[in-house]
Amino acid sequence: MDSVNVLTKHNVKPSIVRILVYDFLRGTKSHPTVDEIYKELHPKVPTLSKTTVYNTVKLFVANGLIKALSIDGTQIRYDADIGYHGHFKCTDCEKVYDFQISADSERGLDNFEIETREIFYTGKCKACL
Amino acid sequence: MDSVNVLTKHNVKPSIVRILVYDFLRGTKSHPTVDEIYKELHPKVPTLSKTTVYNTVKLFVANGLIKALSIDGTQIRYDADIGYHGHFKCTDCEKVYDFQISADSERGLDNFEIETREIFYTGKCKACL
DNA sequence: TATAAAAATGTAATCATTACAGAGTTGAAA
DNA sequence: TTTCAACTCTGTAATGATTACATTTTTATA
Repeated sequence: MDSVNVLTKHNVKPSIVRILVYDFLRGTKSHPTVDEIYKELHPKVPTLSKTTVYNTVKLFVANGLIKALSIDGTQIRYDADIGYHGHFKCTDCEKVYDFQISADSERGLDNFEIETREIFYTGKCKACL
Repeated sequence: MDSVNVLTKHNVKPSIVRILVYDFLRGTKSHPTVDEIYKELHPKVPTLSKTTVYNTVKLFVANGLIKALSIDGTQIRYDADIGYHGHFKCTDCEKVYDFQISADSERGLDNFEIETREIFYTGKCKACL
């Protein structure tokens, strides 16, 4: 399904900037920050403002198009893959890997309503070992 | 075991500030930020500097005394409970709950060396529902 | 075309964190 | 006990991500 349809289905009016941001997020596995999104798109859209990128990703998250990840503390990253999966960050090469994890049983959350789940590991990746 | 011993065992010289910071972290389940630790201890230690709190928690993390949590993005919280457990943050009351979770199988991390695991959920807690 | 709503922009402010240089403290050797 | 180096602590200033907000531009439609 093309991005215009995805945006529309999620009640987001498909402006050109929004399409480009969503296309970029969809096409990368790098979980970019706002700054990285801005740096990528700015050459193509010279009038782009970083504030617009902030507004856009916030709107996307609110409408369930993407997920916000607090992968390592002070920076927020964005991921167009909204399925249940974990993130592993190598402490050597800093690369972030996706991985699959089976839905575990939680104890202590009876009658809680879970909305989002984030799984974040750190360590050394195969390439760095 | 008292805090002096814990610090010593982890190769951290037990200065009075370090003891107080570790005592506080141990005695709370609120996963405080640096600012909250500072606000708590400043009345007792009027010369305390926030930089010292930053240095202290960084040292504790490096030496495995506590864990750093990136619970919701732009702030780092600290937890003296270094056992494997998850955190749930209620989007209504903002309270953070600990919960137990069984470490199930991960696919895609073969031959990776996992050092830290963070599990973070959001949603509505029982009290707010 | 006229007009209102929505989208995008840019500057300034905020706030957590870090850098850094200097001051204070400690402990052990002389 | 004095000296000295290492360690600890402090405070200011810088950095960098994020937000607030007012303004401008674009879009859709009457």
